[in-house]
Amino acid sequence: MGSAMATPLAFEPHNHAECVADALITAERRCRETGARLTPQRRRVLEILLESHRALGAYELLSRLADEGRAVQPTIVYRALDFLVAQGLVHKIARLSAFVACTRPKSGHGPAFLVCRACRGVAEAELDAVQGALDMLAKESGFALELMVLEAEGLCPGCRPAA
Amino acid sequence: MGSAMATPLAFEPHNHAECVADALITAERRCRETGARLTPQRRRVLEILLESHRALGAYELLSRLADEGRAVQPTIVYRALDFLVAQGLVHKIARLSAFVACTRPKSGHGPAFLVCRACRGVAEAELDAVQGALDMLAKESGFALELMVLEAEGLCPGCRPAA
DNA sequence: ACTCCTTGTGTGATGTTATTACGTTGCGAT
DNA sequence: ATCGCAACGTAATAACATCACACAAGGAGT
Repeated sequence: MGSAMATPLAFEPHNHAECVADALITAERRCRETGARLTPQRRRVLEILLESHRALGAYELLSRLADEGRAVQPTIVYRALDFLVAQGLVHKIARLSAFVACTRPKSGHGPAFLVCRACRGVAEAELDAVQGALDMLAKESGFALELMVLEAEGLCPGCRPAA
Repeated sequence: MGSAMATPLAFEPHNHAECVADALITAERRCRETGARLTPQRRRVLEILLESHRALGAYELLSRLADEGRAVQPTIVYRALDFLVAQGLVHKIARLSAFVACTRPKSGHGPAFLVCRACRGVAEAELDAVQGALDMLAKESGFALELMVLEAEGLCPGCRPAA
């Protein structure tokens, strides 16, 4: 018992173009279903996050958009990110003040992130064990649990040699 | 199995003066043991955090110090906080960009925080189940785990009625 | 077609959190 | 005594985030 799991993926090499395309299609479908509007700007922000496959700061996104000749105000990026986070398509990694595209935009569980402190790569997993234990803890203490995130820091397989 | 535990405490009423005093004594002892220097400034920052028993921003600490006629530069507060965090006497709650005194400055486990979004009160617990599951996950994916934090958000028993 | 309403955008200013750079002080060890 | 190191003091600035307000696009009801 007590266990992690569900394909850790993420740090492993994979067909990235395909993984990005899949994620976009899924995102579009999800938005269509819920009536949310995945506008070009929002879509582009999501795309950039998917392509880079690591946590990006809002101003990093900003400058990429600027490179493409798009608008240049922080507000715009933050609004797109707010939307994407609300849809569950993007997560904020608070430790880094940065954002990462969700790699499993389905489940409602609290996600767990393995964040590489060197390259800012992020692997997303779910720890089912956590949710249960936390629910119990919250219940015992009378806390109304609304949201949980686990953030772990360390070195990913790629950055390990360097260190 | 699989479980939370270890006295959730924290949101419960308690003898606060005593709990602060105890924590300070423990902190002093720990520093003496490890050779770390708990200077007056560092000690004062820790005290303020202990007294308030909730997460405080660096600039909040700053202004309290200023009220007491102490120095007023961010750097100073951040340096004290860095030290305290390094000693494990204080934790940073990344979601809030704020800091809270550790209520169980012993164990090496990754802590779990229940953060009230209304009052910023923080209850600290340990989820042994989490550590194990995460270790396993990290091992499977080749990630060198250095640090983990679980942050949950919701309403504490005190703030629940208001909502 | 027109108005109304809601949602998304554009833009500037501002607020909040955190770090850098550089100099000084205090104190123990040689 | 002087060297070296950790802590402290100070100013400037960087990085992250929000606010306030105006405008545009598109759908719903008349």
